[in-house]
Amino acid sequence: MVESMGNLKRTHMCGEITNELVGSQVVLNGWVQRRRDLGKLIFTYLRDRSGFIQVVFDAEKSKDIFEKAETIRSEFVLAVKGTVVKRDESAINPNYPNGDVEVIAKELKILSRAATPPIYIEDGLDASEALRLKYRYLDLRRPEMQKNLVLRHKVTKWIRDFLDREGFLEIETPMLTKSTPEGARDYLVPSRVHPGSFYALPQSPQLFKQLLMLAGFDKYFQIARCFRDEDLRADRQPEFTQVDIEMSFVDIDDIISLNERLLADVMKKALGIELSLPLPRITYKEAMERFGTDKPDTRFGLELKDVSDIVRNCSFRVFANAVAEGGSVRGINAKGCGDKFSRREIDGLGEHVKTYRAKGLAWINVTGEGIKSPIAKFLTEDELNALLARMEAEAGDLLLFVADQDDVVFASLGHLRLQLAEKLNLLDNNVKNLIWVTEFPLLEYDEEEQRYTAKHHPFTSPMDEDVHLLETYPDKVRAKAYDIVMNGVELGGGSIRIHSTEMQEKMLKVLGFSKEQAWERFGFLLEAFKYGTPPHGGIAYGLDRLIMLLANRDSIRDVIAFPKVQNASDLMTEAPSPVRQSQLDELHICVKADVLQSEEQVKYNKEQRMENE
RNA sequence: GGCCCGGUAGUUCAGAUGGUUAGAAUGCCAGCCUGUCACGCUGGAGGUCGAGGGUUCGAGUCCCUUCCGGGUCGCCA
Repeated sequence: MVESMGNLKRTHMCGEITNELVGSQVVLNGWVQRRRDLGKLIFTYLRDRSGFIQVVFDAEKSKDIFEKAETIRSEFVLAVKGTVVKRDESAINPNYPNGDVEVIAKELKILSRAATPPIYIEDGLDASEALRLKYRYLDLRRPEMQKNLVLRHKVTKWIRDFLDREGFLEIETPMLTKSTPEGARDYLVPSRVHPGSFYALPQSPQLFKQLLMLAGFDKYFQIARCFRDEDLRADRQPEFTQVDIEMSFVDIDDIISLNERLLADVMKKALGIELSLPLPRITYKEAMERFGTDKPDTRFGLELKDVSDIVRNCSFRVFANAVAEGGSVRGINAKGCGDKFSRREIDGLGEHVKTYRAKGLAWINVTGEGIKSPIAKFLTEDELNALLARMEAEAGDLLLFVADQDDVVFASLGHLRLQLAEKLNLLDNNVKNLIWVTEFPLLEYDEEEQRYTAKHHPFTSPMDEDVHLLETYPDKVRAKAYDIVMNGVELGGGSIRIHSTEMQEKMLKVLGFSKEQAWERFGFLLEAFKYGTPPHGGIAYGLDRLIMLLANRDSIRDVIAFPKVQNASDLMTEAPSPVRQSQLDELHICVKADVLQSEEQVKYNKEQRMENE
């Protein structure tokens, strides 16, 4: 029998029941964590988002309530009125902050019964993620998930408060917007009133925030949902949240310093960590050369060393050829691993770098008794000694080398470095290292499209001293762009924007747009630039990633209430799903014949027919 | 699109070499139990072995196809 709440409105949250309330009467509303039935005495923990409290039903004190209590099961929703009492010394549960008190029930209403849940509602759960996501509303009852979402709320609020104090305005921009040819694949929304035309969901509010600068809103921010139709990862969802910030009349240092204060504020409040400002900065070039990546994890060493000059003439062809062909040979000194790693483990590392297109991993094991290495026989004594010196090798070290084009060398050694750190247990999640990466290349060459594309986005300003190279050596041009990186995760990135029509047109030309194409795509921006544009720039954070790091999780799914799985579907709602033919007709959309025969569509059609009958 | 790992009671998993009735723990149900807190004790129910096809006298196990989940490369301005 399910009862109505009546007058049993809660006076306290479960976690609020402490020592100080001993003797008082309270009313609690919550879920049954577990029932322990001792015959004439029933114990249960009642749970709400504040925590737990033990509730006791005693057959001797009230038979009616006890009989009702015998029917309760896990996850029933109860209203309980009772008295807070101190527990006997021997009955204290040290695992709960309020394990020294309990509530003796005087009234009980079963507000809702519950089927046996498919997953346990408890921390440290090892149920499959598929199941957790299908029953996300149960998964979210778990205290650790509640904690993550509470943290998310708080961090978002701290950011809002900080930016408000700094004079920023939060302004919303459209979700139905224009598809842009550059960047990620768009999610499209068909227009009913414009047959054959589509809106795009925003990949970011980029152009709108720039236009807000034009409009004179000096300091803007938005906690903005963004959409990118690309494959998912542990740290990538098709819809995600950006903290989007833009300012006028600023240069790089103004933006960096504001954001350092913002980060310091959040880190202090969330983790009690005092950041020492200013944060370190590293150029893109240096990051690549030292860490093999533009998002370096600076919690540990194992930095890359360039040995190309030493081996360029050596008789190991792989090394010599790589240098001759314009690439490089670089290595990592895995300190102390010479003794530690088996041949099999080293081979495993070799397999790992092949993921990143490296053809192999050369190694030198510097043992106490001398050098062990398949490549030593190709090296002269001088070459070998120079290598050992460059790598700062000592007995017991393992030197690992990759020879190839620079991008392959960096990618493979950069990932190898992380792999080693993990194997050697060098990653301390209590340490949060922040670093700015600056002077990104403005452009990169896209082999597939046979043209330059913007590394950041097409509205990023080149560095003043490099502007003259824009048309002659586009790949040499550095941008006024910067990323903020925490523990090897790209937290956010931004740039100073182009603010003149001429420079913007020039940029679009370098990207391969004709003047007509440029105006067709970005005309509203180019037009706007004509009417008085302040210099401006900004930044956007991946809020999900920030929360993930602050919560010490490995996946942003753990800090998003209702995330999607790898194929971008939602296991709970089963979105996306086929729609009625009438809806498609309204939108002037035809679905391809082979798709209409897909399993999903056939199943949907069958359901529709059954509904109609 | 590629590569790797996984899919067996509600759940988490074990099931060499193909071989009788597919096991364990936990959860669930019932009975007993007044200080439990991962309560305890006794008993019970619970399986299209992800799906389809093939090989075989015989398939959870071998082969093929496919679906689902995770990681990752490409992709993600």
